[in-house]
Amino acid sequence: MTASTTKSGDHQPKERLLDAAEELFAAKGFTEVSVRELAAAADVNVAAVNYHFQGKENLFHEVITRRFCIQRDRTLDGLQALLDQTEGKPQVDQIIRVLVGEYLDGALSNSFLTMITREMHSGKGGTHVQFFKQMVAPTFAAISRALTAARPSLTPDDLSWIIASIIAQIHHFILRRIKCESCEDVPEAREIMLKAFPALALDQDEYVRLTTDHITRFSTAAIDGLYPEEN
Amino acid sequence: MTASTTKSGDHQPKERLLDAAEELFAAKGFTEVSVRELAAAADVNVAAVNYHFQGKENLFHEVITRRFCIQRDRTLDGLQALLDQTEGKPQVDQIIRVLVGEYLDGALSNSFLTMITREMHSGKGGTHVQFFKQMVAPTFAAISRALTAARPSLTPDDLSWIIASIIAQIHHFILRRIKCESCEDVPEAREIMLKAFPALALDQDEYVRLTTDHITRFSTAAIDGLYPEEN
DNA sequence: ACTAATATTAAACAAGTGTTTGAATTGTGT
DNA sequence: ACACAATTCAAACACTTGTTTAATATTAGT
Repeated sequence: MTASTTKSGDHQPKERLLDAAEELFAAKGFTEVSVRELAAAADVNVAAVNYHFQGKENLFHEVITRRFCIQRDRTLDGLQALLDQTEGKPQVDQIIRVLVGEYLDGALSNSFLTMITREMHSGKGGTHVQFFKQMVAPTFAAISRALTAARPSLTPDDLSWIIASIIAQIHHFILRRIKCESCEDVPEAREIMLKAFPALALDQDEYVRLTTDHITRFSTAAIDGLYPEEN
Repeated sequence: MTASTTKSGDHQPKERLLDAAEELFAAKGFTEVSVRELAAAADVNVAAVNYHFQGKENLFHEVITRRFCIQRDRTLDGLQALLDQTEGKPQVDQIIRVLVGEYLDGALSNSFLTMITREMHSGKGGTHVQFFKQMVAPTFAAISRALTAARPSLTPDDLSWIIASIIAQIHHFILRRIKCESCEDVPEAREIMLKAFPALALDQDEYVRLTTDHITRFSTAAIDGLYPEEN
């Protein structure tokens, strides 16, 4: 979506604002970022925010929507690719691995999950609806389809609980990582975190690898234990 | 008139402020609540916040610390009671059940978890350190001890991953519930949530019961599958 | 009952907020 | 070259923020 009217290597003010906004909103949250701060980071005038977008709120809205779609497509594409490779008969652990891998990697590179979780618990309902319609609904449906293909005996109710537990872990391990990074300059807190969870000391690639392995093995074992294969 | 100057039965201004602050901070977050709003809710003068506490920040600090300790003690006491009942040999599923039950019930009654997760991802490091020292460290140690008593073969590394997955689910199912409640007036979003997770339609007691059951069975099955008992 | 410490109040403070304005600048089509 | 629209800009706007002030009211000690 960035190729509308770009002419040279550098971005135009509108896109510079979008990029700066994404970074700042993710780092500090909506209310903690002032319009003047945004303008300074993007090297534009304060009035640019209200000229190109129609207010701070709308800018945030566009930022978050953009990330929503990118992340959703990663997950959907990954699941579709798995279904193609396995000719419609994927294994449970393969599904979970795709899910966890795509999400972990995408969410840790740009900290959009921080933005979502933060803004999720703030009064506005407008963002909620869009988030659920564009993100939750299609992703949940795709995961359900894939898991049903792997374990036809799973009821819709079973699926809702299983998927919730998997998503829970993905989110938690992402937020742990981000939290730990934000505590780099608070050694006292960081020390306690590392003691309770040593994997946080690893670099990001290694962390993604180990975490993907763990969630996959943990969740697959749970599903195998609770809903054993029938053959 | 009658309730404004009562000192015996009703609370004094300082405590009224603490109570109002806890509710408002949990509902809207630190920056979203103004000092005037706090004062109005507690029916005191604006200056009371700076007189009794030394600024808005300190008030928040006292509010959050109070809840931290209450919740931590619930978990520690519950685990200790289980160890006493089982003469130091608890079952894995018993441990998880205590953990999940105490946390779910406590966190859903007063939405302190919303407060924590929200403020966790905001710049300040001061709250972090206290949170980790008073909450994370002792709770993690207690869970580790209990699980080690149940499965002596678990390594510290195993424990860190297992506990993380359990805590992840607890937090997630709490936040789902709170998120859903906050969407009561946005039927479009609520409908999608219920479709992906029908249990959210239940009343709180039932939700706590079913969720406790699920997390316990899911996690116990995972542990049994990954780290089978040796006897 | 008088005093001194404590508590509460309305009003003002300085600083920051998002947004708007109207002039100046740039770009574009003819 | 000119004209016309789109964009950028410094300045100001109206408003809210957390905090402080100085005066008033309340309480407790002797």
